[in-house]
Amino acid sequence: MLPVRMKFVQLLCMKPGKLETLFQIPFCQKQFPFMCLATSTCLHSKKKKVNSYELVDQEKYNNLVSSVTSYKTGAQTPETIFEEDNWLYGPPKQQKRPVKAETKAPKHWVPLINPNKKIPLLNNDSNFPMKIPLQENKTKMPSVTHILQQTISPQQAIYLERWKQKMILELGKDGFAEYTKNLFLQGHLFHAALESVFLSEEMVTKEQREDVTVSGYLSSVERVLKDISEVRALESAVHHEGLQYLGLVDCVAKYRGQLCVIDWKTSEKPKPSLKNTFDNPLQVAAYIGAINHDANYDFQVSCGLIVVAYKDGSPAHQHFMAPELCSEYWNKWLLRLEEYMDRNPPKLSSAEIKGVIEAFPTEGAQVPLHLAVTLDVTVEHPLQAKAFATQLAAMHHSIVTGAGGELRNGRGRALEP
DNA sequence: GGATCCTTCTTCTTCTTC
Repeated sequence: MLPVRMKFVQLLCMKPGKLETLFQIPFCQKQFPFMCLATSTCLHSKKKKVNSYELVDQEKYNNLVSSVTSYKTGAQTPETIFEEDNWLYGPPKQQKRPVKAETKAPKHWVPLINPNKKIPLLNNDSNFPMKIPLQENKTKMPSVTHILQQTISPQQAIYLERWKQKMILELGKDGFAEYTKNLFLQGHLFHAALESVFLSEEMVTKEQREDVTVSGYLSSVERVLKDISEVRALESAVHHEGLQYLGLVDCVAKYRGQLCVIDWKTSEKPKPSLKNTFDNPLQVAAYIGAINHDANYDFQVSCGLIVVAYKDGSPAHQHFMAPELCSEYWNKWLLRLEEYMDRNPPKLSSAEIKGVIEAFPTEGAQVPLHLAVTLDVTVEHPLQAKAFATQLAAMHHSIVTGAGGELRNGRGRALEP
């Protein structure tokens, strides 16, 4: 109670103009002992309507202060305090919610679904899933997992490091290395077993069946497998032609009738919600975008599925990602990719310089390359494209992730999709 | 034959009061 009164007095000091109003309203009559009123009548002289702070009788004012602060009767109730506060500070303002960190938008947005991809009317009905080896992508492009690892949030990095140090304390350095090696091995074996399941009618090889761990994971996904059909790709390399990244997709198949990029995961801990899978949804979205922009695949995918399998055979958690959710994660992926590209701008090879020269032959020419964009390089005339390219190469500047660019008025810029 | 690549996993939140 006392602090409220103190504040009240403070306010009186700060806003002398309020004194007038204070003693006119009925509430204070209820609240303050007679002595206060007496004092107030002195202060509140109609002749001196100016009522500036200097005019306050300091001695009497001190009395007011002491009378107020020593006011100890139990007359205050929560209601009167509320009333008082309300008068002093005005009606309570709605507590402003902390503004959510603005959802960042990627600088150069590229759609997840490729509007230019022609899907053959007659679907290639070979029942054999595609498996494109990695080596076909000769150019040096960063991979999805590498980009995600390099752009992990500081918070996540701290948790991971803390966990790692704890494990090393428990197991020792060698023990920890053995532990991670084992985890990776389990993942590999599980993937291999799944591939056998999808490729051959007969379930799995003898060794795989006999492997206790793998059989646990397999029985964990047994029910999911019943919902999988029309496997279109297995452990197949994908690369995004515009955005210049690559990856190895686990599986593309229909899950309950919808074509999905499927990521099979093994986990020690249960992961009942999609949020428990950390960056996995971004990985899936990145693969979907890559498939849709990879000429090797004559189909497009708009859904994703993350299956988390458990060693003890308990039912796997399946997280289906509908198209809207995939788009959401696609945007998050684009941001991570941009962050990575900003930190590791690709250097131009001589072949790429040649590509730039060829791509900028005339004014307004389209540049169907990943090498477009915020080029702070100016050329006087299109014929100077060569000089421009050389300068560009020298700077190996802001190569963008956009779908393309153009040269207009001697300046390269990104094309809005 | 060796080297390299991609991937395989690992993390997770607070506070008060009744």
